[in-house]
Amino acid sequence: MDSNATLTEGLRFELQAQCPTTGARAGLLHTAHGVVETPVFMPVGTQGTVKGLTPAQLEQELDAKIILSNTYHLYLRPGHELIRDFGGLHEYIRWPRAILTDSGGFQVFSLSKIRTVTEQGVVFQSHLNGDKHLFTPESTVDVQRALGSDIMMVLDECLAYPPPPEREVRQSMHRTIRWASQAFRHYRQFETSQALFPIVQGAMSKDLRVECAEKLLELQAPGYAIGGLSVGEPREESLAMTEVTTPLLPAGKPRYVMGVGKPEELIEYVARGVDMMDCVMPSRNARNGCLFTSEGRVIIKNSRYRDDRGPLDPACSCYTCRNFSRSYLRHLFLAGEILFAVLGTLHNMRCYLDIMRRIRQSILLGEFPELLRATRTASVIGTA
RNA sequence: GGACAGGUGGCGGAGCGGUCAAUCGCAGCAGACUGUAAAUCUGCCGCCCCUUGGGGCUACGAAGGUUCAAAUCCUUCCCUGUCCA
Repeated sequence: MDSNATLTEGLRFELQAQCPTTGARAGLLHTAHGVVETPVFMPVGTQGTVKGLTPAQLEQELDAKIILSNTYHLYLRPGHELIRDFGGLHEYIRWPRAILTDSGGFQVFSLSKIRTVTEQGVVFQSHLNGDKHLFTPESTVDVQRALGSDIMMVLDECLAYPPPPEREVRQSMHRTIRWASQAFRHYRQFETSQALFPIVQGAMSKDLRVECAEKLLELQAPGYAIGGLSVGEPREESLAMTEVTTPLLPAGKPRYVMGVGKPEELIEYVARGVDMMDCVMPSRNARNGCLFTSEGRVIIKNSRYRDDRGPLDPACSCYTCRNFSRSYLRHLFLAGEILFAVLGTLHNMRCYLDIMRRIRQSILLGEFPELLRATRTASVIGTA
């Protein structure tokens, strides 16, 4: 059991099973805040909350083992030092399980109109009040150390799609690599149980992805992420970039594809050797009235649900599906009631987590290829 | 009975001679959302056709009138609100 385990800076990844015909694997990620069963989907709680859900719901109703938070947002508000003074993010937001913090690298991309990338780092104008802030590879580690997340991410540059000319992609990728080395050099000075993951970039170029991954291997990181995907590219591209990268990453370390995906896509990443994923889709879409079910997407505002007495998803056993009609959910959404966000998010998140649980079970039982095949068939037929 | 103010598309409410099938908001209908500046955003929203772009019809309380042209100006009528008797 321990033969596959790797102890790195407080994070230990235990490989439990591997699919013989695909890259899929099941494992246990031991963190300072509990064990995370992989492959795992991590709910996104950017501002120290998964929008619409209480920690109790996340823990008891959904049994999420790890959530995401965001360095940039928490740094700006309420401030990482304040959170540190409250005993760290886990204590501040009262979430006893594991937390992964994104570095703000994604904000380099999504807030591109109010930032400037330099070799030193990124100068951001606060989206809240326009104040200028400098993020460096070192400072984002420091902020994340103050937050006390279990897994920290290095500052990276996430390029838009379609990507700029190859020369610029290469330049950006090398900057991401340099930033990662700087972040690790800084990080290794401290004794900490917090892990730090570098991020493979390289836009939609297989060669650059390979080059980036190989360079980052030198860091001997406790885990590796693949970033810069799901920025608007066709799905085959995202999967191709993943496929070319995961075989290069250490088998004994967790692999995390950042920001994916749709319900039917999750298994595709797992099939390519991915252990961790996160996406705003289940939570954001829920708030916007798009609910994922075993029968495809339900856009709850559609008039066809006005008289629908049935549950949102007959195949789901979440609180929402156990108790409420589609008609009532539609009413709540149209009325702009807060409860809709709660019930919708609860369901969508349950949908995602159940998908991951089924995937994990199938790997452990050696039935992953069958599940993969069935999922592909269903998503071709279904509307999902 | 008198004096004002009004009557515009499902509702509210702009427009006050042509560029008006008519700004805008709401409601309605549909779509999007992928490391969250998102409880957000987009499209459609009189009727009928070809369906890119257009073409036709009916419409701004009612009926007349002025004008090349009227939701917009004039006359009468109907209705609503406020105030005075």
